[in-house]
Formats: sequence, C-alpha cells, structure tokens
Amino acid sequence: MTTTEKSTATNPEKNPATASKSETAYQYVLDRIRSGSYGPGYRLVLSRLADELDMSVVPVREAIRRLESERLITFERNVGATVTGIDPTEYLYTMQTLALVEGYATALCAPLVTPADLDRAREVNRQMRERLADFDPRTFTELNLRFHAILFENCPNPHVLDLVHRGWNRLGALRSSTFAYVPGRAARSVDEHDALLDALAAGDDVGTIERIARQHRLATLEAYLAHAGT
Amino acid sequence: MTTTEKSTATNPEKNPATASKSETAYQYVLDRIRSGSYGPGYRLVLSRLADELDMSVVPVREAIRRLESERLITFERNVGATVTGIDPTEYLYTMQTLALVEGYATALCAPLVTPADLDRAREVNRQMRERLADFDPRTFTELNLRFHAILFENCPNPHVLDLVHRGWNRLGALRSSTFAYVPGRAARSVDEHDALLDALAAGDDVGTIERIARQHRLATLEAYLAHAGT
DNA sequence: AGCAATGAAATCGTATACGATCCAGTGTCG
DNA sequence: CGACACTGGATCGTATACGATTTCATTGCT
Repeated sequence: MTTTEKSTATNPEKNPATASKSETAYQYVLDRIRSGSYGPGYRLVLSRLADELDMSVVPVREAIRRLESERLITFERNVGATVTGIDPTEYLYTMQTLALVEGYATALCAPLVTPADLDRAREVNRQMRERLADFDPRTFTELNLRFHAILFENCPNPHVLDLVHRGWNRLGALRSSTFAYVPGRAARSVDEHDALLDALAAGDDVGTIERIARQHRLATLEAYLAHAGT
Repeated sequence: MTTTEKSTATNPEKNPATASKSETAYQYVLDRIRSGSYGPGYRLVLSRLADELDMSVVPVREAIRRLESERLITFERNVGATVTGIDPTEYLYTMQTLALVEGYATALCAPLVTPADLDRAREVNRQMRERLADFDPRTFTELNLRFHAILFENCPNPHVLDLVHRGWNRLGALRSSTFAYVPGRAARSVDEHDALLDALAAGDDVGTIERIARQHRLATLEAYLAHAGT
C-alpha cells in the first residue's frame, strides 16, 4: 500500500493538488464520451472503472453523478450507468437547445471577434469545402466544431458558454454526425458558414448575427428531420 | 441507531422505491436553497447534513456533486461546500442566461397556451398589481414566478425547460429579488406582463413573443445595473 | 414446447474507518 | 511589539466491508 509512505512533504508525485480522484474519473469518462470510444448505450460498471483508474468506487460514483447532471449518462437505480443514447427525439431537443445557446453565444462574441479570428475561421471553412469531395463525416464534424468554436469561444458570459460546451458534448456521443445521414447538408452548411462570416465582417448587429447562427444549426436539424421523415 | 430495524421487508415506510438517499439529500438541500433558508455563502458541512438526514456522508457527497454541477453550490477541495453567492457579475450572467432560455421557452409554449392559461396569468398579474401599494419583495417574486411558470411550464423541449428551472433556482438563492432594490421596476414589470399577455392573446408569431419575453427579463437586469451603477 | 418459479452471480447502496489537509489559536523568539 | 513556527481540532478524501437489489439462467411444472 502507499499509505505508509509520506508523499506529501518530499515527494512531488504527479500533482495531487490539481486533481482529486473524483475529478480524474470525471475527466476520464468525459473524454471517452466526447471522443466516441464510449458510444451511446455503453455500459459503465462502477467497479470496473474504479479498477481501471486504480481507485475505489466512491470517487467514481461522484463523477457519475456529475455526468448524470449534465445528461451525458443515464443512471438507473440498482441497475447501473450507461452513456445516454440519442434517439431522434433527444436529438431534436439537443439540437434545438444548442441552436439557442450557440446562436446567442456567437452573437455575444460578435463585437469581440477580430479580423484574425475571421481569417482563421475562413481557413477552417476552406478546409471543410475541400473535403466535400471525398467525404468523411468524422473529420468534417471535427472541423465544424473548430469553425464554430472560433466564433463562440470568447463568449463573455461563461454560463452560456458552458451550455454550448455541454450541447456539443452530448452531440459528441454520436459516432457520426447528421452530415453522414443527410447527403446535401454538408455543402449547404459550408455555404452558410461563409454567409455568417460575411455578416460578422460587415459588422451586422448582434440580433442579425444571432438569427443567422441559430438558423444555421436549425437548418441542420430540419434537414435531418426531413430526411428521416422520408 | 436505525440500522438494526429491518424496514425493507415488512415496513412500507414512506416509499423506499422512489427515492434513494442521495436523491433525498439532493432534494433536501435544493429545497432549502430555493426557499432561501440556506442563503448565499451558507456553509454546508457534510457530516452535519448526514446527521440531520440520518444517513452517512457518502450519499450527501453525491448530492453535493450534482448541485455543484448545477452551479448551486461551490465546492472547494479540502475546505467544504457553500451555497454559491451571487455577486453582481454572477447576477448578470444568470439573468442574461435566464432571459435567453425563458424567452425561448415562452415562445415555444406560445402556440400551446390556452385561453384558460391566459386567464390564470392575468389573474396572477392582477394580484401583483394589487400588491404594488404595500410592497413585499418576497411575495411579489413568488407571484412573478407563478406568472411566468404558467407561460413556460408547458414547454415541449424538456432540456430548455430544465435550464429555465435551473436559472430560477439560482435566483432563488437571493433572499429578495431585484424588485427590492429598484423601486420603479415592479410597476413597470407588471405592465410588461400585460403586454406579453396581449401579444399571446393576439397570436403574434413566436419570434415576437420570444423578443418580448426576453426583453422583459433583460429590462429587469438593466434596471438593476443602472441602479447599482448610480 | 412454453411458461413460471427459484436460486446464484453481478452490481449497486450505504455505513464505517482512518489518513490527509486546512484553519485558527497559541506561544516563542527576534 | 510583531512575525513566525507549532500544535490541536475540524473537516474533507478515500478505501474497505457488507447488505440490498436486480438480472439471468436453470429447473420444474403444465
């Protein structure tokens, strides 16, 4: 056991000050959900996680509670935890909410966006357009996040920004995005990105920016619904 | 101790099936924060809570984690948990976010609102107007919540609705509302309520409803900021 | 063959125990 | 007289232990 050794005084160890075990467990699971290696429905066994992380189940439980509160995992009493699945209805709710908060975050950012930011965003969008030919939903979604992140990451309201992150995290649970299902959507999405950047460059008022950004995401949702309904 | 008695088999107790201990603890603390009996900065000692609730600290810790994730509690490692205080900046963030989500929830509800709902809302608003004379911020805020709840509680998007509830919960931590600080605000707020009801009754489009509802809350925020800045 | 009851294994729920850390109050030394 | 080191109590962090619940496969009955 490590209990006998006095790690505190002489031994820097890793860095016990920065991360409690429950925090470690939280990040561990969150990363795996975001990266997609824990797909929807993936069964999380507390004792197994505790073994993997070399800790007891108590910190793991705390991490699970936090993730549960963020709707990333579903916890059923006496049964266990699974990564929250996204059925079409949940997808609708999540996308609608993301449209709301991301649109607002983008609008709040608009006055703070620098020309350099716009250049970076245009560059990312150029890469996206390039990839339209040989299409890979995975990297396309990755680029899509990077594009939008440039435009909302400086959001001055941390609560709103946090909600945006949570929305993206939930979407990350999907192995592939809407772009995989709805053929034409990717190309139109790239065009809408340019329109958004033009509006930002022109210094349009924040109400307009919000409307464009929200509508952009809702359009993806509607494309999915139309396709699924067919 | 209660450990000796076997309540599970023979004793129906309250209803052990519906609430785990960690859930009990969660509700317990949440209620006290909402009701204001745990004010901002209130120190939550885990072991004391565990004693009060007649359980061990483990479930209490899980409850705290959930509340922490909802920003209702601030938890510092090796130090303890306190009810999150709301300084002016936090107040701004919270109100801004609430304006966003509540406005949207109200708009999503607009098509579902029945004439009966509108009547109930008008009745509540009438009571609010009545109380303007001998003004009590506490009951006024209570009525204010009831008024808005009628208009957003049927929100078809549960994620958005949940965000609205969380926003109100955070505001509940304040012992009294903005109305206590900014004299003229209450009267104007009541008038805006009528305007909102008129728009709903007239069947205005959802974009208009959202704009009115959002602006209504932002106006309260701005009234506070102007007053504080003076 | 199909269905219901039974039992065992897996997993969760909670209590208890103990080490680690922080904070405050006290005393000593410059 | 003030600053610093020390010590004690309070509280948190985690591990371990054991009871409770669910689930699933097996068995027996119709």
